[in-house]
This record gives sequence, C-alpha cells and structure tokens, in this order.
Amino acid sequence: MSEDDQRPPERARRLPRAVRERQILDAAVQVFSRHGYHAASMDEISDVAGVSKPMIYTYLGSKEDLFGACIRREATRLLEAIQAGVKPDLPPDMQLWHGLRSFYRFVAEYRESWTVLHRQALTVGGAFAAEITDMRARAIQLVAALVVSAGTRKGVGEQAEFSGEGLSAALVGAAESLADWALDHPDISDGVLASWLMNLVWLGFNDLIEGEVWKPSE
Amino acid sequence: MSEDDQRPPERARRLPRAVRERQILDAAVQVFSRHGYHAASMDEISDVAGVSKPMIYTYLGSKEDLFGACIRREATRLLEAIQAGVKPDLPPDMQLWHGLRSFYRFVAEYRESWTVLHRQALTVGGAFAAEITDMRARAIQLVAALVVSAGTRKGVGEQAEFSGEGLSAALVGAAESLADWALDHPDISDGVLASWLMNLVWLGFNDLIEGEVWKPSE
DNA sequence: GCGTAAGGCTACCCGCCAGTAGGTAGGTGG
DNA sequence: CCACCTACCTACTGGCGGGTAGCCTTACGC
Repeated sequence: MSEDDQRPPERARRLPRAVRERQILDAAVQVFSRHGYHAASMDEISDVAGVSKPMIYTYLGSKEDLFGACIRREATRLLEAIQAGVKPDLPPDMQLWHGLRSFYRFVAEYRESWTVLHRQALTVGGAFAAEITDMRARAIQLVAALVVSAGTRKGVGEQAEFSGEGLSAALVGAAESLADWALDHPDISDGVLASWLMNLVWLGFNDLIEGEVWKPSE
Repeated sequence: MSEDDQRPPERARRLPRAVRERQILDAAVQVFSRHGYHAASMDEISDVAGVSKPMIYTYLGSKEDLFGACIRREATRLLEAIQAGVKPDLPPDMQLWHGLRSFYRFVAEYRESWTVLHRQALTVGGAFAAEITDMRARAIQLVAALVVSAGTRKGVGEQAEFSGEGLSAALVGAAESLADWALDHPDISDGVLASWLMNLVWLGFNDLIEGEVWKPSE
C-alpha cells in the first residue's frame, strides 16, 4: 500500500500567506456576523477558516485587530461598490438613484459584510464604534450635499421645515432599514428598492423645495 | 461614643423587594446600554445598583433573565408612551404625526431605554432578537395600516412603485435613524423632528397616491 | 429576650476563551 | 544528507466573570 491512503481529511497545506489571510478574514466575517464580536470565539473562527488558532495570531494579531481588519476590508468593499455605480456628472436625483442601486446590490451579494458593518461593529464600543459612526456620518454628509445642492439650486435655505443634515440622516436610515427588510425579500430587485425610496423621499423633497409644506391640521 | 459614628458610606438598608428590583433594573438598563449584553458584567450592574450580586440572582434570576426583564420593561414603556400620544379618531397623517412626537419625546427622555432596545437587544441572538424583531415588525405593520388606509382611500393598490410594507419599513427606519441623530442634537424639539419626517415622507407619499411617480430620467 | 424568617453580604468555585510556548513537517541550498 | 527556514500544529495557561454556599443581621411575634 502506498503512503497516501491514510491521509487525514485532506486539508490544504503550506499555502502562501496572502491566501491564508483571505481565508481567515472570510471566516471571521462569517462568524462575527452570526454571533457578534463578544460571542464569537477565536476557536470557531479558526475552525471555519480551516486553520489553527496560532496562525490567526501570527498573521492578523489579536481578536480586536482581526475585527478591525474585517471592518476595514468590508467598509472599503462597500464604498468601492457604491463609488463604482455613481456617475458624478448626472443630476442629483440620478446620482442618488445609482448610489442606492449599487448599495442594494452590495447588500444582497455580501449580506454578511453588511451585517457586520451595520449591526455588530457598533457593539464593540471604543475605536471601532467611532470609526463606523464616522463613516456613516460621512455618508450622511455626502447625501446632504446632494440634497442641499438640489435645494439651493431652487433657492431654499435652512428653515424650520428643512434641515439638510437631519433629512439626510432620515434618508440614510430609511435606506438601511429597507436593506434589512430586503434581506427577507430576496426576490425584490435593487432597482425596485431604489425606486421605492426615490418615490418616497425625492417626491416629498421636491414638494418641500417648491414651498409646499405639511402642517398639523389643527 | 455612640455606635453610629463609624457607619460605612451610608447605603440604604433593608428595603422592600419591589424597590430593590427597580434599582436593579435601572442599573441593568444603564450598564447594558453602555456596553451591550456580553460586555456588561453582573459585578458592574450590582455595583451601580448599590446591591450585592446574589441579590440580583435571588430577585431576577440569571443574566439572560435580567436582560429579558429589562427589554420587556422598556418595550412596554415605549409602547405605552406612544399609545398615550396617539388619537385614534384623527386622519392618518395626524395619527402618524402624534405617534412620531410621542416617540421622539420618549427617546429624548429615556435615551438608555432606547439604546438597549434599538442597538443591544439584537446582538444577543436567539429569543430576544426574535422578540425585538417581532415588535418592530408590529410597528411596521401598524404604520403600514395607516399608509394603506390613506392609499386605498384614494384608490391605489399594490403596484411596482408602491409596497405598503416596504415603504413602512423605510419610514420606520427613517424615524429610528432620525432619533439617533437627534440624540446628538438635543436642542431640536420632538415637534420639529416629527414635522421633518412628515414633510419628507407624507408629501412624497401623497404625490404617489396622486399618480405622480419618480422615474430614472434616461 | 428568644426563636425565626427575611433581607443582605463576603468569599468562593469553575468553565470558557484569549493568547502562547514549544514542537513537527516539508521545502531548499549546499 | 545535513543545516536551516518557514508554514503549521497540539497542548497548555491565566484570568475574567457567571453563578452559588453559607453566614450575618435586623425586625417582629410571643
């Protein structure tokens, strides 16, 4: 009998570092997205990655370092996905629409990335929470710029019924919430989701610009 | 010398069970809202409550039980606060407006309750996540009922540009996100916040009902 | 003034898990 | 075939924190 008939379950061996790091990060994102930072154990991550625990420590450092690496990789992916879809020379509403479509496409394709960024990253507290909050704030300001540019173009300043930043915060929240909802309704396309939001938000926003205002009726 | 000149830092002693339970729950909400479920330690909670750890276990059971008690108390508070503000015989838009105002008043007054419910409860997984998701789903359906009642009144059914449930999910998300934003802007009143949202959402929604639809421009 | 029950605490146990020490196996140059 | 390096692993430790055993103390009935 030859010496290879007793090989254990055939685990890939002696792979280059870059490949291992990818495997580990993939596994970490998966486990973190399922259990959250604190409830995730390094043992489970190493299991899923098909790699022993010390590998993780040599390649990617402590648990916190690992989580940071995940967050940054996924955040970069998300931003790149959105930027790839946006066409800067279009009018504000079309820019927003394309951004939204890219966003929903990303969330559908990388649900675990989205879960980690949206749900889990804030629960760690400290530096990561700040990092994420920051990124979100930048997203809000980006949207606010679109909104305000569309607004001032028509001569609307800041007034009681109108705060660009506040409205943008609401809009971003609406987009996120709809993303979560869409995870349970995978048959709805990104175009439809983006359209819903545009119809909800942009029409109302247009009215506001035109000076039409909703007021409590008594 | 009398026997009371060496009293330690004057901790309230021998209080009835109901009072202790309140103290413990208050402390737990505070600590859970700061650190999240897993990172919160029973020792810290007992410290903040001014009570020893075994008290917590005799009165409120395990850590999970305690968290459940927090969630349920705060959820009840929130629902009662909203129901207290809503006037069921008004038209849909005014109902929504009053509900939103009550909601923002609650969030401003009990920020920790809101944080626990919104941020932390989902990270525990299992029964609590389900419970919260469920509550949120009920909130969405409630809003959806308002939206649809206003919609069908004008003869609009389900169509490509219009999904009552989807829009409501977006609306609830917008409301939540604006609540988070408002936590950093405490000078903005609940009435103003609610008005912003009404202007953003209700106007757009009205247009939609009237058959005006936003479409990508090419 | 003495039993006894209920309020309350100190001091401990023990499992889980982040992090590591120290070793083996396969490849490469001489 | 020997020296050495790098990829990789098994097996451990140390501490943190959930949960508890057992004791003290105040109030009250008799």
